[in-house]
Amino acid sequence: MTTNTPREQRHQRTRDAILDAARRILHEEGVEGLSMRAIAQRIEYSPAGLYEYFDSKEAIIGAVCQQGFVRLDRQLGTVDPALPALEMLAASCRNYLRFAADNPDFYMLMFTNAPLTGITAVSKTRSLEDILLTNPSFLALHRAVERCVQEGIFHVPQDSRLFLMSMTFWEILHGGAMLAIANHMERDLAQRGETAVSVLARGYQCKAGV
Amino acid sequence: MTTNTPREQRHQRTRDAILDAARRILHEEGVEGLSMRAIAQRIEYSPAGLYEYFDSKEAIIGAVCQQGFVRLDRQLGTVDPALPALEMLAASCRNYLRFAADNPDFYMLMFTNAPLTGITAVSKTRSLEDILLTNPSFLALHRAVERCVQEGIFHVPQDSRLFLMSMTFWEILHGGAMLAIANHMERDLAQRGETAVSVLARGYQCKAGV
DNA sequence: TTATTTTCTGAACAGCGTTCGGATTATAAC
DNA sequence: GTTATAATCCGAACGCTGTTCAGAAAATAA
Repeated sequence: MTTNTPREQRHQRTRDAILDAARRILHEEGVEGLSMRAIAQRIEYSPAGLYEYFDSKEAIIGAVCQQGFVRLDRQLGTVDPALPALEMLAASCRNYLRFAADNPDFYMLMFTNAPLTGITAVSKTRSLEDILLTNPSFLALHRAVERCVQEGIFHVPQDSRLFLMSMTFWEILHGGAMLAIANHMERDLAQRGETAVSVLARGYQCKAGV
Repeated sequence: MTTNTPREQRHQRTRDAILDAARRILHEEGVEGLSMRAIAQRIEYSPAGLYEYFDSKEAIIGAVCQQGFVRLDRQLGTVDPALPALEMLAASCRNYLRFAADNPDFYMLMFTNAPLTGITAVSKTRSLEDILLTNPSFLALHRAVERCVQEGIFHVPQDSRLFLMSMTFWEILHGGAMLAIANHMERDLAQRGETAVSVLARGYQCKAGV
């Protein structure tokens, strides 16, 4: 896979250093401070030198976001699969919101700068469903919902299906995260998310109205 | 209120022309094309001339966003208050998502660029709740939820309250809108939002689980 | 040792938001 | 009507941005 000649190793190491510097700047100075010159300075390069490793600033941001989704995925992966389905879903949602609250600028960048196609291979013809179902972060959430359906805890509404159900959970998590970050209210995020998700879950548990 | 001396009238007219130009650029060229020089060119001014009317580009964007919320509010205000509470809520949500789908760049700017405090008077000490309850766009949604509670259609969960309930609706709407816009899937927005909101509403109708 | 490829830099370009001095214009005072 | 004052508006510049390019330096290959 990763080629092994010394030259290519060094090349990869420099690439990683660039991404690492970008991530640190994002964390320490926010997205406004994330400039090519700032990245170059951190790794003691000339700004022009970065273009040997990335085509553009956008490409660097894209790579940073890609790593961000891997990181988010890892955090979602820490939930115990032995938990009851509903609690596993709740725990996944909690972890999701914790990631957003802990990395607000990172999260914001991941979801505003580039379409999610950047996560996987860039392909404009694929549907959102195809794209998301190959996004590990979304998959973790998706599988938790799937378990709830398989165990008969959730009912699939007549005009819906499993994928759309997972989407609703993601939508409410994402909406809460974005609103909280935009208003610098990351502190309340976990608590509010808890109740929002529980209400949504209850909506899927009830078969009919009332 | 609005003063009337010819000078002040002209001043206000130029201000409006600037905001109008900014809005048109946003719509035609997206946020990347929204530069001071571009605005100045549209109203046949020098870039420096804009600073007689606004302190900064950020101030212009702030004013554009403020007008955006008024516009969103108007769209939410078109729902018939004679409708049954639940249908009124659904109609409000539909209108909200239609606004987002019709003005994606506008919507994105409104919710990412500045904290919502920009909507009303800027005040960092106010809580999110205070801020939102003076935001007409949010209030329209809030009142629809309020009606559902008052008419006994919605039950207030034990650990929640009216404001938080409205928030959950806004979160799921906002999350859906942002995800759709970021992935250029505005087309599916209305349909997906419909089901998401109905599930959430069902969650509030059911008192206990199952 | 020589030829070739990769890596890195300094200087520059066009664009950005913004500032400033001064010219132009409109209002106010006499 | 003339003068003083205030409101506008512009050209030029500053420091910043992402990016390009010719060429120097270094690493690899022959």
